Amino acid sequence: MFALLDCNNFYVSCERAFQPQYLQKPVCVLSNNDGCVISRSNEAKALGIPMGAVAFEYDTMFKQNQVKLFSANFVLYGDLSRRVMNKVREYCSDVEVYSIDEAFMNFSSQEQYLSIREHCLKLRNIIYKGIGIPTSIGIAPTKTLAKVANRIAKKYPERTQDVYCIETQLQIEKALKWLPIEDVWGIGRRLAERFQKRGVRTAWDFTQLNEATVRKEMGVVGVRMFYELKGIPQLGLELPKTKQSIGVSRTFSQSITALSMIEERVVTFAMVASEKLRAQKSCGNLITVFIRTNTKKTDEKQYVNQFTVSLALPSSSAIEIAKAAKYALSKIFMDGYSYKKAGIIVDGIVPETARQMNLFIEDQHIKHRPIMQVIDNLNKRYKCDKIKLASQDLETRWIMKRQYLSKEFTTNLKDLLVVKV
DNA sequence: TCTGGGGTCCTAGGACCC
DNA sequence: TCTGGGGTCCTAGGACCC
Repeated sequence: MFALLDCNNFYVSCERAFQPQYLQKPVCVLSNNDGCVISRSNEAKALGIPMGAVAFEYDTMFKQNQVKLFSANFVLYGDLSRRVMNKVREYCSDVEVYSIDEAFMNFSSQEQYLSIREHCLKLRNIIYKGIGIPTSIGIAPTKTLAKVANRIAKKYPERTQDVYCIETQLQIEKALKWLPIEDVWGIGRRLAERFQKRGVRTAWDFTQLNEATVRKEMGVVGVRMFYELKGIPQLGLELPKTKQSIGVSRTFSQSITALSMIEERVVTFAMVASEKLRAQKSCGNLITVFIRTNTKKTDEKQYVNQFTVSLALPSSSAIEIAKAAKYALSKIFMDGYSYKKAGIIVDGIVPETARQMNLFIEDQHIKHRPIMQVIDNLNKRYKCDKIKLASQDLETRWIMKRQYLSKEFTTNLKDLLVVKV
């Protein structure tokens, strides 16, 4: 049996864990630049605030309903996620951390010895008591059905005590008939639309199609889903892998027109991307830079483009990657546009120890490695970007709009809460 | 004034190999 | 009239996830 643990309204729950006065109140967490809503409490959902709601459009609505807003505090969320996952590992030896707020567990080696549901109830309660994060757990014979069970637990918290188990064929059938096709894990907007047009309205309808039809519509991914929903496992737990692509991008709070300004941003993104590469001991050789105007402003001139530079040798040198990024940018930058977003993506990632060498090309990665080590050590020690490339902005004028930021309650000594007796 | 960020997998088609 | 057969690798784009 598989189980899926999912933290309820995770970012909101992280904020509430330290500011419990907002329990039972409408709360939203906003994206970078306080742009849009990325997490909502149940009370906020009940007010009709949709996921991705554009914050400024809801100004009055937030005020009228006393919705408490928070700016995204990913340092806090990352740390609480780590604590939750550690607790999960205490209760199951076979765990896949699927996202910041979700983990799959595989109980196949333990199931004859314990009641999985009882076990998961204990886990759920200890996480709530010890970390302050409410979670829901779904249990089923396949990962896809565990997702379904989890949804049922979330929808009916009282009846399920936040933990629901799908076991028998009858339970599978009931659950699938209950689940709209668009809520199946792996069915997005496009596929849902296509299936609905053909009268496939629930997950059950989908499982009643024949395999060939499913293969034609969705390829092998669909066939896997087909059997997973019928209770025949196609997916196992996945081992943590090093990333195969690393991206860093930002939307600017104000549009940029000058090449020099965008160049500074792109170099900074290159710096961050190279740090991530080095952190997982990888190198990459394909450096893509993209830029775009504000595609939401239909009355303005639009321009979207990207360019990829292929390095002779895979590298994690910030200097080399930044240089490639600057070149890529120069190939696509056009005067006369207002740019709203830019980013860099590094692909062609290989382990540092498995780089293909070349006899006749100077190896910048090796040449720069000692400098990169010093940079990484200093930035780690001082927990910020003390060392920058000269083409980066040395004045840190790029301050994100984070009007409602909470403290780093668990990762910064000066933010520790003081408990009065 | 104001609209997030970071990933994965699969497939089709082109370029190339013998 | 008619033009082989069997592969690999790479890339762009589409779909999805959180």
